[in-house]
Amino acid sequence: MPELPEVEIVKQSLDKKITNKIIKKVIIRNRNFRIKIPPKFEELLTNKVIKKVSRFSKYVTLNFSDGSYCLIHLGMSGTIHLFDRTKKNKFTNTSFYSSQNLPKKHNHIEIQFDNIKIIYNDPRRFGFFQYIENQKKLEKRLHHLGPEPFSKLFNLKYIRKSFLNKKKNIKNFLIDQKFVSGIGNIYASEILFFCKINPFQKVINLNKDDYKKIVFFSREVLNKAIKKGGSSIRNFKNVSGKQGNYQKEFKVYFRENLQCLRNRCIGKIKKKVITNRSTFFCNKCQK
DNA sequence: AAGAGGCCCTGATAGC
DNA sequence: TGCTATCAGGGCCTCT
Repeated sequence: MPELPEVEIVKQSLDKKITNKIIKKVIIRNRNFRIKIPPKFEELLTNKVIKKVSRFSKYVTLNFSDGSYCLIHLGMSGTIHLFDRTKKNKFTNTSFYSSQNLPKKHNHIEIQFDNIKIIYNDPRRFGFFQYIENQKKLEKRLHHLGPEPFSKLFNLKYIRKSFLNKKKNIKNFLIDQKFVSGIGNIYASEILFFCKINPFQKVINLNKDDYKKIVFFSREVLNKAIKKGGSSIRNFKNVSGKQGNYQKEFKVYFRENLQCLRNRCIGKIKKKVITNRSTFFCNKCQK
């Protein structure tokens, strides 16, 4: 579900609410995630103080004051709900495609503070919570990830080197977290639209001008999405709480058979599957 | 050894 | 108030 912008919104709202708070109690109702939650997890987290909440790529970390971490990934369907007793028992929704109310099922993880608790809901359980002892281990854990689009490491030289002698198409490159981290299936299509690059284009055929556009629009699209509060798709109905607005800006995603939105372009948006993932693009202006 | 494909899991929706 | 198939914003593992 969530790509970098959505995870950033979750991180921001969490950081605002739980920084400096002490974990009083942890409740695990289901331990079977992508990574199994070990029995000692609750004990390890209890009494920890949140120094701050951070994010790298699509991962959130609760940074504890003793130098340890809780690494969080939302997978495809994970949402975090924040319950604040000081605010007249109202839920503050830090998630993206659920209603303001807590879902009835799949509330697997609950972390309680004084007056505040967070509940992790994840129907498909592709996400995970993982305790990490120290910074060194965290770095090792995330070592396989490439730079974020915002990083100065994500530059023309890096792209040229990465594309050298590669036979993959550009769409698969953009969603490959080893190459650049944080871009998922939706934003990959959106970014390539702005670049006017066909998602099937083999990277070997791209030139320096294309590299520049890839860097520029990767940053631009993700930044805009963050500014708009991320994208909320699915469960459009009965969403009354906070939800993102970037889905209204989509140029190609979910727009199969509709008119291309580029000025004076007469193309239609096509949907094609690339390695099992839907990909959207204009058949005229993306070459 | 890069790259394609299967798989983890549940829920929503489309089509019959 | 049916079934059944397909698809979903991710990432890891296996096979070739």
